[in-house]
Amino acid sequence: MAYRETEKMRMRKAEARQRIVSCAYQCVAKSGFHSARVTTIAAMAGVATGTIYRHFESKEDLFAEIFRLATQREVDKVAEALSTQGDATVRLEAALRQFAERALRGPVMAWSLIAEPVDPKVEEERLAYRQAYAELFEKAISEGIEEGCIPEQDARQSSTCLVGAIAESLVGPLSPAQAASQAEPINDNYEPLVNSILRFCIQGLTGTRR
Amino acid sequence: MAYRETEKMRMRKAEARQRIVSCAYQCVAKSGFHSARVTTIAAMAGVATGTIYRHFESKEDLFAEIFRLATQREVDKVAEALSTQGDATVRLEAALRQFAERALRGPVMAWSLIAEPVDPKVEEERLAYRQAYAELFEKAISEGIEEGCIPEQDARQSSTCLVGAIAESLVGPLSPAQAASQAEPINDNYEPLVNSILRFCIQGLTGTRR
DNA sequence: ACAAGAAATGAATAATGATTCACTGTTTAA
DNA sequence: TTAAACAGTGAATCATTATTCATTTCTTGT
Repeated sequence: MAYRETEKMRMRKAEARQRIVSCAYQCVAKSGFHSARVTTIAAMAGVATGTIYRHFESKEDLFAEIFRLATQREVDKVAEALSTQGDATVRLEAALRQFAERALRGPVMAWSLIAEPVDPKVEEERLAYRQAYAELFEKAISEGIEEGCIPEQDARQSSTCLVGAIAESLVGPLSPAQAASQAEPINDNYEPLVNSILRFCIQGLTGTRR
Repeated sequence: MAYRETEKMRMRKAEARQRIVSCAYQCVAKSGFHSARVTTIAAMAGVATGTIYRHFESKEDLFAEIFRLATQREVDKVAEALSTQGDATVRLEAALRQFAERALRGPVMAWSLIAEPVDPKVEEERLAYRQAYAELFEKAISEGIEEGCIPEQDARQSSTCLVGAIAESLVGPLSPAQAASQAEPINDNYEPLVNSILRFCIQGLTGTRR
């Protein structure tokens, strides 16, 4: 035997893989899973099309990894916001703000994660993603119920409403504007919009006027 | 000239067109725009593939018409519910119930109308659809604000949250279950689910515990 | 420098599905 | 009954992309 995989090679391969992942991520963030082409990703990453298939079984597998990555970031941020000081309502508000602001800053990716139709393997990841959120919010809502700052309710169902209200608030604006406003970050000042959404969400949860 | 379109022919053509529309509608209702095949629709309608193109410029045009049709039904129902007796909150609740129940009864079509990615011409119809809802709910919310039963707020934004909360509550359950629960009507008893969603929505609007 | 093994390449292939169009069948008015 | 005009047909075409694989290029240990 004359060839043995060496550290240097392992590194180089890892770098290529990383570059592929990063470019795929950018493509998805720019226009969603559906329009992300394997060929384009390869070109961006400076490798041949076939090389993608040395690192990933299939497009689906690559995308599943992208989904997982993107998801992890989002869920972590929300979990972080939920684990700060304050009563459940305050923590939930912080978490929802985090969720909404991040979604508004990257609406295409947010839409891809929440609602874009994707292949089965990616859909599986989405199930995990939904459950991660559902569990996080559910836990916080349940804590709020125990603390007494949130009235009795189906925590899982409320969590779904929260995600939906926020998602629709950004998917709606996204759809028609697409070509026109996609180039720019749409709007610098999300504050009023986010406040408006949050007021609705928190009222929906607590039934207390804000 | 030896041939002139006669009433009989006009009728026959209209029937064929109607059959195409109806079959296309069924296909979309069963699995969304994306998986509705021109060939399948033609077969269902008992005509050749090419015949579809004698009645519609393109698949996109056919689908735009389907979207418009489906949309009209939904918007009409909501408008009807909004024009009954009672104060704004009561009317809104009736309308939201109508919206939610219909969506739950036909979740695939609901998802197609609300969030499925579609071609530009269909997307245009969606814009009109969104605006129709936005205007209906907005008007009712504004009336509620004048009546004093709903506090001051951005009516358009709230309307978006309403639609989102309901949509997500049915899209979520839809996604993973797909194959498994699509055969049956999922569940006969929507009452508790709908009540739960509505509580959240009305609280979100009014900030008053239900 | 060499040969064995691996990695990279990208043009060719395969699969899918909308759309076309040359042809066949029908309807109409004279 | 005939021919002009139209309607219907569906196999063939075109377009789009993921995926493959024979070939080339690079790495490594001797």
